[in-house]
Amino acid sequence: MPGHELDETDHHLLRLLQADGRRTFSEMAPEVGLSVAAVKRRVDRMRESGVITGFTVQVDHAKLGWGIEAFTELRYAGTTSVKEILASASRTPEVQAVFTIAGDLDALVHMRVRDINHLQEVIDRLRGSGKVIGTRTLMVLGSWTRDD
Amino acid sequence: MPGHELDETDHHLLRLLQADGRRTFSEMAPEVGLSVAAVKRRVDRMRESGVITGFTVQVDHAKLGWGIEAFTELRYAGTTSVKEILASASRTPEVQAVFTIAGDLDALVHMRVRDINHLQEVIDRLRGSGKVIGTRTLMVLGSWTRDD
DNA sequence: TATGAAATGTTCGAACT
DNA sequence: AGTTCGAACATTTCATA
Repeated sequence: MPGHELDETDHHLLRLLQADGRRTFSEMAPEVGLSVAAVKRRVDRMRESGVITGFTVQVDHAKLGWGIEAFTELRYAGTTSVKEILASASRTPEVQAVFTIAGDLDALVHMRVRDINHLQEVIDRLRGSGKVIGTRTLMVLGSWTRDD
Repeated sequence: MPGHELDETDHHLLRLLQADGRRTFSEMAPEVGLSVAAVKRRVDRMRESGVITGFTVQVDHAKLGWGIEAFTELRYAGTTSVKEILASASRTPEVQAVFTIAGDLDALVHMRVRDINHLQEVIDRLRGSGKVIGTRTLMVLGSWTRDD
């Protein structure tokens, strides 16, 4: 149920909000060639239809002392349900995101830790908790994210 | 150069903004027990010190027709520099993020595509462009992200 | 260095056209 | 989709500790 198709103006508004999520309606209105009220109605509509799921602040985690980022691939025992996988991984506070995966492995976990010792400890915790039968960790040296 | 250490109030403000990046200063002020002006000054300071790198809108990409998410591990020829890796991967519009990795592989690429054919096409494009000597793709079936 | 209060200008939000 | 207008908000200034 797509509700409404988005037109080019909606996409323009999304781009503006992706670059600065606190941009005001008054600021965006002239950029898209509409009145303030029309901009607000479009953003409200995208919120209601679920296209916009929220707004958030972007943080430099390294400056908060979480300098190391890693991905760990997890293999689970054959009897483990997706629900269990998500539950056990999300219980670990260092885990930022969990992706369940098609194919020979079962989950890819994105985590942030303070240092190498901490990384070791979290991996051990993941291996110990539940039905994990194998892991492979990729330590992130650098990253680039599309500036939407 | 950390500039300033963050106190518990700053962390509280970050949590509030992570949950809703458009929350107003007037709304946050009573929650952290400060005046509106003090809250604004703290947020401004975290922006200036680089702890806060920006604000953005969160979008449901599936509703925009980019229903498939995948991670592709890339191996590059030994002579390839990190700069080249980031450049070639970021040139592909479907790529959302590139992580350079320690160890036997060289990069992990996060991508969003419309469908399986599109995924195949993007992988071929990555393999063709530059010095990629091997890939392994993990298709995402489901995901969970910490609701900071 | 950090704060609160007050003054000013801006933006929002809900009418209605 | 635009316009209007009272309320809410942001931002600057000033005084204080």
